[in-house]
Amino acid sequence: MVGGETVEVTIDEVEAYCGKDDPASHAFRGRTDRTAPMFGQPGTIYVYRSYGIHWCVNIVAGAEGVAQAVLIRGGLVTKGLATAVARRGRSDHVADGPGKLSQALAIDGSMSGSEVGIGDISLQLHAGQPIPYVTTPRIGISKAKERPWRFLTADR
DNA sequence: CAGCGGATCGCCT
DNA sequence: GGCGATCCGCTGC
Repeated sequence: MVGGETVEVTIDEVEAYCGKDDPASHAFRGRTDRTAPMFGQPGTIYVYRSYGIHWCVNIVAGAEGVAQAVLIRGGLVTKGLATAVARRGRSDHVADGPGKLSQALAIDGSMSGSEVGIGDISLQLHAGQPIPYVTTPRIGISKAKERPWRFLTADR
């Protein structure tokens, strides 16, 4: 991990995962040690490892015990670009994917279960202006493919 | 207790 | 556009 100034991104792509009603959700089969943060209160961070290599970040959005969360899939770096580039090891494709965004923000599994805005290495969320967006099916899943629960900015 | 599939990425063609 | 890397949790034997 590479330290440095605060990195800020404007999120432009997310997906919704809806607990027990959603076969594609890690929480679908109930609570395990790994998925316990998904069942926490809103604002809880759930980080999982993907393909044995990457870290992916979710923010719990539903009530405690419900396990509804938002996967942060991509964003544009608006501050701390040099730090983000150093962490990524390249100057392009800095945060345009869930694993890439996590690496740019120096988020890893040790943050799973903590809460937004709390901790030495904290993840802050700020509301932005409403913007046009489109919905599509979610990416890379094999179950519940028909649900249009991927949300991304319209201007791309 | 072993096998397998995955909410991905980067490099090669 | 296609494929190999890489490892952990869950499922099934």
